[in-house]
Amino acid sequence: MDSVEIERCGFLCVHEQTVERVLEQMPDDEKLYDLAELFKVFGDSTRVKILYALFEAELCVCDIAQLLGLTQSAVSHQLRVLKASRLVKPRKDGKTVFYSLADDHVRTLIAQGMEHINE
Amino acid sequence: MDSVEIERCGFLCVHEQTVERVLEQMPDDEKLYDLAELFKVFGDSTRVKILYALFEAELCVCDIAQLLGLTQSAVSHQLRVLKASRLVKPRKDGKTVFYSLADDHVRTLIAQGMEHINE
DNA sequence: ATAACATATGAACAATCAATCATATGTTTG
DNA sequence: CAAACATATGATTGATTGTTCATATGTTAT
Repeated sequence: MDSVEIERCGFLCVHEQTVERVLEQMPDDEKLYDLAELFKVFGDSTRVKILYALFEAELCVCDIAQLLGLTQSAVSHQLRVLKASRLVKPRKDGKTVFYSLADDHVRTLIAQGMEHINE
Repeated sequence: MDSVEIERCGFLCVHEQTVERVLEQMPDDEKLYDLAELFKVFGDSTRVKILYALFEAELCVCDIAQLLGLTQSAVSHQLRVLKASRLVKPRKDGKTVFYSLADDHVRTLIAQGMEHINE
């Protein structure tokens, strides 16, 4: 009796060895979750616009708000998200807070994304 | 009378010239929207996992489903999204459909993202 | 042709999230 | 100190979205 071989859908078509091999090389679930969370931050046009604006210059919240035609509150909320992901960093000067890109990964990532779009 | 100078919040703090300069160099709204849409696709852990799995090998829907412990339906829905963004491409072989990465931007983007995570 | 199978698709529901409004915090100036 | 101002935050709401379930499409083999 080889009823073991006869299994239900979801296992018949599976390429066992390949799946095995891939499984070994997959990063931890936590890492992959964090990675998705990072990309999620880029996945909003308001935040992308803010980041793109900061490509050119350090800007205060108020500047960004006018630049993009948004509420000060909306911008502040989004900057909070960007800051939490270490994509932008604040510099306080009196009342105003200037934001700039945290590092060059931001530029590289966005540039790479643009390349894909422009194909 | 120079009441023109005295304006409400949202304009007083604005650094005019900088804002001007940045505005000139900003890509079209449409481009920025598309860019955000692209990143949105990466912004889900299921899709990131699928992409990562395809780093190693071409896989059929069924393989991916078992690999990630997901429903065939869920995987199929997500592959549809990935295909629409030209991140994966299908190859049909009889009943089964094998998916693979569409190009190298995917690898580069994910690698870049991982770099940011691992700092 | 019919059964078994791999994938795709449509509708529905729960969860997530960005903008808004109101308000709080903290800084400068008179 | 009080008023003006720049930014931050909390609650709410409308919209978006990933999964599930049921079913449809299309392929292979008997």
